[in-house]
Amino acid sequence: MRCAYITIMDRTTNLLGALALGLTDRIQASLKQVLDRSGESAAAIIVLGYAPGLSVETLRQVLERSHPGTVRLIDRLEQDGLVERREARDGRAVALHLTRKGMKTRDSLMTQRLDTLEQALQGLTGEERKVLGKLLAKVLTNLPHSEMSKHNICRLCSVPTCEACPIPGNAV
Amino acid sequence: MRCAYITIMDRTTNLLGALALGLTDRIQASLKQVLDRSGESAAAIIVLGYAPGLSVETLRQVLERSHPGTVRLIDRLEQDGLVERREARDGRAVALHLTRKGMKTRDSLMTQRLDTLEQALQGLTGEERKVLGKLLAKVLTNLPHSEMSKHNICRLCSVPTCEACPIPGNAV
DNA sequence: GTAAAATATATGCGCAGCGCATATAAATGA
DNA sequence: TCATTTATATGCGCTGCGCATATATTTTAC
Repeated sequence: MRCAYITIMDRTTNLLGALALGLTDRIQASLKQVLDRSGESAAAIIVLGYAPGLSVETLRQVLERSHPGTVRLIDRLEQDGLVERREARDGRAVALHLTRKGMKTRDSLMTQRLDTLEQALQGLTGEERKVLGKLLAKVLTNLPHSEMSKHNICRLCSVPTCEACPIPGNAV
Repeated sequence: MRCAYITIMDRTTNLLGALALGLTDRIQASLKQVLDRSGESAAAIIVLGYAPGLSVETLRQVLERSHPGTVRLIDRLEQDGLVERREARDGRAVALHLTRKGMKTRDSLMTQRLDTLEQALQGLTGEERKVLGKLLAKVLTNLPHSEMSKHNICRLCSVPTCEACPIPGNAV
């Protein structure tokens, strides 16, 4: 691929990057108010809410982290009383479940994230939001390449507010 | 602010968050290919390119980091031969400058970021990009609250591709 | 049916990076 | 001139990560 830095005259490209960065910063900060842990801790809790009984290995693939990193992440969440390790059918594996406290935390994380995003969209009219939504969906379609990376993108998503996920073949 | 998690029926909110996360991940990964350092190292280099002679303190404010964190960040970039500490008018302060190698690295970082963003926008027509650009600009306008947070949002920006920065009163 | 290979989890270790508290040097102001 | 403020740097401990490796269980090959 050629050097975009020179050839692109379109400022939409840069605006998209600036907005993505600004929003991610704001979301991370708001999630940290609920859960003072690494960024992926929140993602782990949200994913586990969608898929109770998940194994460490599968969670690792969704979060795109190393195995030790994922084990230690679960260690921390277990210490915080948010996640439990239970027996799985496969004797080698572990079934991860949110505790009641974990579920409450998850609700707060979801709310915080959506509040932050909602605040950013405050200035748009209903019609503008509709148009933006369609364009965002179209861009999102092209992002993921592997099956697991689809889940990775959606690791903080709120399914109730995004019923028709635009990412092809994604069920979360 | 009330709980958005329940009241929002609009999936645009969630889509925006998913896209922001996905893009930020991809940009971070592409920057890491150029500079195998913490995420803010790239930002420091890009900011220093726009403002040669910046002090550690001002850079700290732009990056929104602690003072020791910023000092150590500069230590690392200096060790890598990307940044130099020079004397400043104010005898207490330090004037930060990119080395020649630092400038080259900066070009690569810019290119990588824009290439990644460009790839995401691949599926859109020219007309769609125009519409998206206008909507993104409108959303961006509402994001920053302080003077410094304007610079923070633009810490990875490419000025050549974003001549009319939509963030009010921003000059970078 | 048993031994080898593959799979899932856990741990030892060292490193990157961060922030708090503190120290030092220079400029400012009373 | 001396106290206060400002800019930078450092000691220290913590979080969090990945590589290499160890252990337990399941699957596969013969």
